[in-house]
Amino acid sequence: MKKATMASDAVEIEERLGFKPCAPTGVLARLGDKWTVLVMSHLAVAPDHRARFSTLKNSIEGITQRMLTLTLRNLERDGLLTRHYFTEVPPRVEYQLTEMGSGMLPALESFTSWIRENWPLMEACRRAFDEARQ
Amino acid sequence: MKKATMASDAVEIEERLGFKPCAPTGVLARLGDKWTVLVMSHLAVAPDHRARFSTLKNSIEGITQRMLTLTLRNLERDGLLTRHYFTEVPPRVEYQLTEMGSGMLPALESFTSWIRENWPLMEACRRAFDEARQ
DNA sequence: CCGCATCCCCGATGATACTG
DNA sequence: CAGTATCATCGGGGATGCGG
Repeated sequence: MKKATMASDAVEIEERLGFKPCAPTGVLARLGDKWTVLVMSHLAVAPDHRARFSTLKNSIEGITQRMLTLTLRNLERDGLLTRHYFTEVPPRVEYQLTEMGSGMLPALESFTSWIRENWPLMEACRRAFDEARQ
Repeated sequence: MKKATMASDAVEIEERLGFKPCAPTGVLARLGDKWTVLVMSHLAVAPDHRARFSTLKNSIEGITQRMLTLTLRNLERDGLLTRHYFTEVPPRVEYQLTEMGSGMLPALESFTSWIRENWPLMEACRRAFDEARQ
């Protein structure tokens, strides 16, 4: 399996480095992908860390049904949330953060907090850099 | 410019959400890309947060010259590091974290720390999930 | 309502070869 | 040593339609 190979490669790299600020690249890449953080954020503020598919779909601007499904499936696979299927008509599906999922929120918050604080400066740096190259 | 449009879209989304765990998706995506965190990590532990191109190239397993150049250029553009060019023969180029770049390390550490702690559990969850689907 | 399957495009990344 | 240019590749992700 290609994916598993790449993941374990990343782990090896991390272990070889042996210092703190590093972490499995694959996880960071996954969590930093286009939609994951947004989904986690919406579940973070939802009552009981729980929301249904259509709610998430409508709350997250621009996400397609396909990408929401894929993102949720990945998070479920990682054990960060669980899927609750209700056999009703029409069907209802709810997603809820697991203990591990909730446990990630403080760390995520610390990182996103830094980003929020430094975002304006980064934007300014980018503009300056781009302008210097016309 | 397509990229700028997408970035500002992300900002709008963030502002509309108005809660804490969220941050500009673009930044997280950039920092979570294949090489950025590894480069930041290596600079984090380098003397004076400073290292030359070839050192980084040799330290980071698997990175190509091209991708290291691109990653460094992006980080420079974001204002997270500065480029020091020495006109010698052969030429020497050093990269050093800026104040903002160094300021990111604690937040990064908090996040990567969580990942390191929960990585084994996530791996187990993935295996269980994959096995359940054969 | 939920989500899977299919098609398709484009950007990200790698490989390689070439300059200052 | 550091960086650029070019070409090939691969996977993310959007659009759409079908199925349970």
